Amino acid sequence: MAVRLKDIARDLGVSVVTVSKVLRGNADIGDATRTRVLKRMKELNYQPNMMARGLASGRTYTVGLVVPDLVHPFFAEFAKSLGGVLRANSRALILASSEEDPDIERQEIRTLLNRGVDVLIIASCQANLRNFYELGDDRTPYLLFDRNFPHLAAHFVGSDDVLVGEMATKHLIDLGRKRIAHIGGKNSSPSFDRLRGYRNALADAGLPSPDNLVVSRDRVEESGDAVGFQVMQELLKLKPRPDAVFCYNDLTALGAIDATLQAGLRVPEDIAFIGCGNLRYANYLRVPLSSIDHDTTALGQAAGQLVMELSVKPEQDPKTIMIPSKLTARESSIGAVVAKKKR
Amino acid sequence: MAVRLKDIARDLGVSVVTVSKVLRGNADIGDATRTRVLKRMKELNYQPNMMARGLASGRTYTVGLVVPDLVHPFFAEFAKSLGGVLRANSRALILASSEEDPDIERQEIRTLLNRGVDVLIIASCQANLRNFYELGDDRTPYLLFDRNFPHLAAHFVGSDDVLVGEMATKHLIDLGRKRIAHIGGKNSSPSFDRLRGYRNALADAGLPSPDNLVVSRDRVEESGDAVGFQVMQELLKLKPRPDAVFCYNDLTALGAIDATLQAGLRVPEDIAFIGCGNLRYANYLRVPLSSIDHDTTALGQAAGQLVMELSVKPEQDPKTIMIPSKLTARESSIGAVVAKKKR
DNA sequence: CGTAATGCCGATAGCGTTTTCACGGAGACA
DNA sequence: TGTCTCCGTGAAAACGCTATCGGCATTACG
Repeated sequence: MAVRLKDIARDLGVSVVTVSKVLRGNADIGDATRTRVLKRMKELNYQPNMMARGLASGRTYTVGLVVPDLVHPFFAEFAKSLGGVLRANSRALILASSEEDPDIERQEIRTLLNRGVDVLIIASCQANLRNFYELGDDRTPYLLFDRNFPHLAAHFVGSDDVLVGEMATKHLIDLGRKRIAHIGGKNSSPSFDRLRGYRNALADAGLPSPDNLVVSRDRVEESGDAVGFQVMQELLKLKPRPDAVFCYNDLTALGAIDATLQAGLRVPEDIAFIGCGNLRYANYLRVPLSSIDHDTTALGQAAGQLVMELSVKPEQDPKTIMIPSKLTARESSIGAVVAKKKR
Repeated sequence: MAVRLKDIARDLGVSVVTVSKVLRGNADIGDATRTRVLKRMKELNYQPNMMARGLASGRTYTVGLVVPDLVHPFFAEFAKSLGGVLRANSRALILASSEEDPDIERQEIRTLLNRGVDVLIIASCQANLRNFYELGDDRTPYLLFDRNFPHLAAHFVGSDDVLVGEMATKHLIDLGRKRIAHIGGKNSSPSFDRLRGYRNALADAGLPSPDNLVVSRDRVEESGDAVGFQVMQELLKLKPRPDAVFCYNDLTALGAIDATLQAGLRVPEDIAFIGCGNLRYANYLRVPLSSIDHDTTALGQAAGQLVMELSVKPEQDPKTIMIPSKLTARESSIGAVVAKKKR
């Protein structure tokens, strides 16, 4: 098989322990031996067997990430950014997808723990935190991402979704809209928080927020376009109908806009839209979409940072890191003329 | 820490070996003991330590996947589909991204091998296969995906890209286009093959294919829109200009269409476009995009299948699995009127 | 000169599994 | 009754590495 510490030790007439120490940069090895060992390692292109190391030391230099959906650009970008930080720190990333299914999520968390990851990052799709406590079996530190459990004292990296809701809604208010609807998600902290931000902003502006202008739906991440389309058809039946909609995410907005256009209405003249996520293709859409950008790259970096801290010092007081989001206005809210001028 | 075989053995007054055998379904354990052991395992919720198992047995029930870019929908979808198959077979997936950098790719492959993956799946960004041979160090079976090295006898799962090129080009020909351009990629087998397909189709139809209608560019996966935009501006200067373009992928097509519209031309009346990949948002674009769909889900399943075979029987004659692609025509080639009728 | 401190290295004992092989008892068969 | 199988079980030795501690030189110091 591959070359082992034993081989190097034999070649050089030293003990395995010595070689192991050199490998890990342990201080108490003489310079002469150290260089000899390093030289031989290079020659043989020695690669440590991570399983043996993990078994012996309890540390695997591995980080686990569980997301609800790999295909979702938000999670994919996060994973990419995180992966970059980890690679720079020579950690490997094991990725698992829960497919928005709480059972699969639990299974995947188990698997990752059995594989001895040093730290676990989870964007959980559990509806409540009860199912979460089984994590306590283990001493593996973990870190929540994007979706928080308010009453669970855990590390968290994500966006300030209340603020997101406020920003988006305020944007529509500033454009002079009066009847602003919200198509939201369900059972996740971002859903709650964005809705709360939406209500805050309306209250601040002294605008009414009748209940029928708020619709919360499931499966808004995977098939948001279908959801958005359907919900929007309902909203269009209202008299008077809304003149603006804050959508939970971009996919939902796409569907909603589609429904609006098919109904013969104009965007944004009749109804303005804003989404969340700042889809890569936002500029190429039929109606370029205004959106809130979460700065996913920064999220990934912050998470990577925290992971490194946790892998050195696992027991720490829970930290909450919020990355500021940014609004990008495009035609779907400010119209073609203004949007052109902005470029 | 967690519960170990030893704990179960002690509780039941049997040996560790016996428990281990039950765990793995080994035949030579009596029914009485077997059920006792299984019962106790359930009670304690025993979870095997994968590192110990890996070290002892050499098998880790882990599969490594190296892709050039996690954010690319094609690779993300593939990973998702593959992950599903692996989960069903209780294998874990370790994902690594090479960021389209051959050096990072090599590093990631090393890392995965050190971690003892049972099988390795690689969509390589190496320009040639020379750098590939270091894999030979190890006895780990591997499997190429999407990007092939024609002269390397390796397992491969992907699309028939010559056929893809032919299909796309033939579609444009069938629409009556005469001057068909190609914006292609570089240094990857899909690039070569799609270009070859393009040439085949033109030759079959007796159409000319002057060299200046073919432009191949780098970085077409990550920043294809910028590339497409720029290349299209060049193509538009030609006299006579092309009346159709087959683009390497959807992102490139987006940029190219943008350039065309900005030049005041109509799509598809003046110039028709077709891409590859069948972007999820294709329907919501300014001009809904005709595209070739690679059936990524099927690709992932096929790869998963093959992986399972390889992990049982590592030494096999190289297999090549091609998943058929399908053309989806939308407005960018057939125009709004026809597209509407189709729905 | 004696003692303590320091620098360098290795022996030993795991880590939690699997693998291999040996062993004892029970039943079959002659 | 003796021998041969078969069945169920366990002892011991890996797998490749790390943690801990102890020991031998050498140097520093009073």
